[in-house]
Amino acid sequence: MGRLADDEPDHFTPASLRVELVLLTVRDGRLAVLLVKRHSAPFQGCWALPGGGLGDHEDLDAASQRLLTLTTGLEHDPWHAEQLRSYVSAVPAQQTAGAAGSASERSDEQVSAQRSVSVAYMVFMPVGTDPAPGSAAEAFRWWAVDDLSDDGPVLAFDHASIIADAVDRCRSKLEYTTVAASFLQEPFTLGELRRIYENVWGVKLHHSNFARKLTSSPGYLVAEVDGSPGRATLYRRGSAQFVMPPIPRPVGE
Amino acid sequence: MGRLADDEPDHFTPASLRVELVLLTVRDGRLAVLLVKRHSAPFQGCWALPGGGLGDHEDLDAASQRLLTLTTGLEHDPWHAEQLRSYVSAVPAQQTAGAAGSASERSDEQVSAQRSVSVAYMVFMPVGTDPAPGSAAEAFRWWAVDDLSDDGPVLAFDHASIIADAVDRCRSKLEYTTVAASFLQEPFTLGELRRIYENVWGVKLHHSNFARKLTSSPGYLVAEVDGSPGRATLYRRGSAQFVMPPIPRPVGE
DNA sequence: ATAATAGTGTCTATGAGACAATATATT
DNA sequence: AATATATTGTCTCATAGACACTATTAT
Repeated sequence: MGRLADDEPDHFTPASLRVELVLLTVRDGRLAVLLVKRHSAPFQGCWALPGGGLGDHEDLDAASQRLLTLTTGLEHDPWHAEQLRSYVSAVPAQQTAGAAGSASERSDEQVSAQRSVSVAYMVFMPVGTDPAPGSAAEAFRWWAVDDLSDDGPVLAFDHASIIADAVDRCRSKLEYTTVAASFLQEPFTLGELRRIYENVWGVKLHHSNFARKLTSSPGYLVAEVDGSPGRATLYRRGSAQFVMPPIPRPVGE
Repeated sequence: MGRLADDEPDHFTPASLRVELVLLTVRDGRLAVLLVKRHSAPFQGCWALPGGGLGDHEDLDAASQRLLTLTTGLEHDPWHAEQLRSYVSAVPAQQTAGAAGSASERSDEQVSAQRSVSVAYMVFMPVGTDPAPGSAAEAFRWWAVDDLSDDGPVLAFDHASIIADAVDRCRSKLEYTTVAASFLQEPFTLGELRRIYENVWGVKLHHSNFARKLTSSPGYLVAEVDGSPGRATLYRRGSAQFVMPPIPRPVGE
């Protein structure tokens, strides 16, 4: 006990290391997350976040990008991806022991002692960009995040709390960063951008005040072709990463 | 390639799993972080964050609390602790191979193939709470975070970037949460709390406007004994976790 | 024609920032 | 007495929020 943590020889706790992707988009006017239906144990038939293990010489960011391409079939270029946080999920022993998964070289007791560390990444996908599953038989689906709370699909592992954390982070980030534009393909109009805020936050915003706020935020938007009253101006993203001062987020919801 | 990540049997990437603590406090009017001088390879003689491996049946939060007590010799009760993010640091092969550490049951090539996953936790310690090292020979020191950028100590692993992330997060959190009070022991005065903001942000705040803002923020502060003009009122923390609207942070620095 | 949307302008209420005045404790 | 600090009050300015008006496009 008197020994300090750092004095100890490096403690090689065995762990399986995975990256889980929380792909968010706006679909049918609602914030939505991409889920995959599992067809093997554990949690067979439940919905789960797409993810996978780390490659042998891969860091976390590289793995998240590889898995993103693997899942969506698309390059991630203009999208926003960031690490959310890590989760240690104890895989239920009976579930793991009964796994129908193939080539596991570990005995059951070793597997049950195994812990799983998932590093979650949050990725914003532009509206209308649908994933192209590599395996046609796979069941992909966008789920509105509001439908996950009650009477929704049964989620695997602790993915429900991962999604909740991602949604919280997403809604917060819209206030003080320019990531909302990551949900749109360029060029876009102020109305389209406003609907992103409205749908993600679940509020209604005044179009005139919104336009005044965003067009006066330095570096957020770059006008492409100028619009006279009645014609929507097209914008591309500017170089600013943050909005100062933040976009006020209505509290009443 | 056509296979989806989730189709794969669970990919047990071997990894050493550690928790690193970023203990922050305000000391001599500056934001400071607790570092430990390493006395064994790798990075012998460098300064590192206190940390340690996960116990066999421990989750991340439990490990961070255990290591906090182990490091500081104090219970963590009123303090603020939160997960920062995870880092995959490839331990340099030659450094690892030459490690003077004891009881490693792995061969050198196995060790060099080992990757290290560190989950960083950020903890706020009250002003004046000094850690009680368990081993007297150990070199603990508070370092002002501003002294780490240039001409500072040599930091082990990627701890410099972990600390930078924690400092950014800490400064941001002061804007929209009530965690600044975690740096103080109760009860405290508005002046003490203002100095926390000033020291962490490196700015000067107007005392009158600061008092008006914080005392009008619902649930942030609970007055203990009322003070007439000239006598400082003593406060304890209220139940509010967030400050709405956020405390404006001067930009000029 | 009607509705929906985009841009512009105006008014008001709120709150941040700056400053002054007073009261108390400390040296 | 002089200094530092805490509370209260006032003034100004920026801006969010609400609303009106006009122009254009879609149905």
